[in-house]
Amino acid sequence: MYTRKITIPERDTFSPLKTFDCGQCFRFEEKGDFVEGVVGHSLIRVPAAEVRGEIEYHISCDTDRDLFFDPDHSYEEMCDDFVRALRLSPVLDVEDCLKNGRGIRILKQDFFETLISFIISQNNNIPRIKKNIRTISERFGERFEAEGGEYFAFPTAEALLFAGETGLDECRLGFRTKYILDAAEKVASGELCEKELSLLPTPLLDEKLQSVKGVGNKVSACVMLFGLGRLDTVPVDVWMKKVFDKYFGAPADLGVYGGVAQQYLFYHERFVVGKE
DNA sequence: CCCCAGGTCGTCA
DNA sequence: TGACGACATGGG
Repeated sequence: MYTRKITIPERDTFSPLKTFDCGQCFRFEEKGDFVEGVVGHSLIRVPAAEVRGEIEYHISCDTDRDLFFDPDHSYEEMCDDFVRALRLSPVLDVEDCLKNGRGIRILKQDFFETLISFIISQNNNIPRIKKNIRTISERFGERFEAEGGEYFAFPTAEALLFAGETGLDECRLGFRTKYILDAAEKVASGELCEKELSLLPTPLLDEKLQSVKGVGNKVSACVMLFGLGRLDTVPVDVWMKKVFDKYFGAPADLGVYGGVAQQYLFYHERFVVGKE
């Protein structure tokens, strides 16, 4: 394993546990004092403890994956921005929400993997989403070895197309198989190209993503936020509907870092308030 | 066994 | 536009 260090803005805290367990990614697990998962063709292992100033991580190949951790954004500064929107709520305990969410970062994940993962997430539960993703990776992704074990990269669009309806059905994806194939076709053909998409203004990007069968408002927003770094995008799922209803009475404008605010609110409601 | 899951689609007012 | 059931599967 190679060890890498990234310096994050000095006010920031990084909490691996919150970051990897707040619903934005599906391939990371706690392993003792570490959190580990596959990113691209490498295994990444992060000490689970909260840190400030510097993120240290271990990676199985000599590839730069620093950007995965979004090191250039100051999350504390973004909080300073969206806290104004949060204070508009007459009932939300804003300080508590910020405290609970502190340390979350939005991971810059692979575009195609994010697209397929969130298509799989629809009308599905987290344990099964993870299992589905693990299955297609093991069956159709490239195998590599690290730390004496075998791991699998997320499959390419071409690999999923080659697997076809038959291969995907064997992964028990249910009605999502046809959606995945449509997404894979559009990516493989170049109709959906990350480089081109990244140049589009958000509304056009949204429209383009929703041209994929099985991609609606929510999945599109997740892809924009987690896969394309659009931090202004707010995925609204059942939990966020509840948050808006309960704390604001109506969908609220969370500002240019609304996506980050959404993660804080989601985490707060799902894992803090939800467990009371 | 039953209910439901970080939704979306097709259909019908 | 907006409401409503269907959708594949299996976790709890």
